[in-house]
Amino acid sequence: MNAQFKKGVLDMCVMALLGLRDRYGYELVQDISRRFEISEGSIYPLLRRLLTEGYVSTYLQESGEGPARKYYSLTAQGIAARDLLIHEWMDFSDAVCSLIGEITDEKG
Amino acid sequence: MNAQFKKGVLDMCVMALLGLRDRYGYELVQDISRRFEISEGSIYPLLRRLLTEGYVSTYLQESGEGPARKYYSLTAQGIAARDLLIHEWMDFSDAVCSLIGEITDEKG
DNA sequence: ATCACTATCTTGCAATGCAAGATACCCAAA
DNA sequence: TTTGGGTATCTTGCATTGCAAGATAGTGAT
Repeated sequence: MNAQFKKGVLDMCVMALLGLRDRYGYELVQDISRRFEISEGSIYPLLRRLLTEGYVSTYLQESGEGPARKYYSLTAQGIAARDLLIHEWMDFSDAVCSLIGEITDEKG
Repeated sequence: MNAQFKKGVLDMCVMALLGLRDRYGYELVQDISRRFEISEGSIYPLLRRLLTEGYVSTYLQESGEGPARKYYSLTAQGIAARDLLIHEWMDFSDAVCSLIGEITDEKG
């Protein structure tokens, strides 16, 4: 899997998942890993960025089976950023897919 | 337009376009600009990388209306790299779109 | 001469995924 | 007791790559 593809998209995926319900970092890694490869070293710094930018807020919660979990919750700003990112992604993805499509059409 | 989205995808787009016919740098900028924003400062270093990696070969050709054009041609290695990239992109893109799709389903 | 269009190239910055490693809690098995 | 595995968080530093900015240069029209 080309790591470069994920640039910028991970933010969007995390914010999309947080839009459904609050999640903690380790949980996000597992949720996204079901779709494509991802590592913890990507998620934790990313969550810190989202926090700094005011897109998420956090709270701690005991778990009973390990250390406390730090849950992340989308803020209003985060929702706006998420929606913008999703819109941009769809436009971009469509443009790329149509380019690729034309090429493979002409190939045969 | 989120510049991060383009990481890795530009390589693929350039190689896809070169798969149809040889093109020169400036031409590639214009071809891709029809789909999404792109700058010359991205394309020329990218083409140099593709050359270093053996994915393209080049030749000069007079144009009559400006300086000589440096045409780029996909090598066999380049074709293989292109096909792999396209395959990976489609898998990744599908995964991301399905994740986004589920979110927007539950939202609306 | 001056401007616009065409065309190429380089430098250096910014963003970000990730490998690697550290820390720490809980539980079960040896 | 201690060893190991699963859960959970965090940091450092590297590699990749898009792009702004600027340099260079040919052609043709004003």
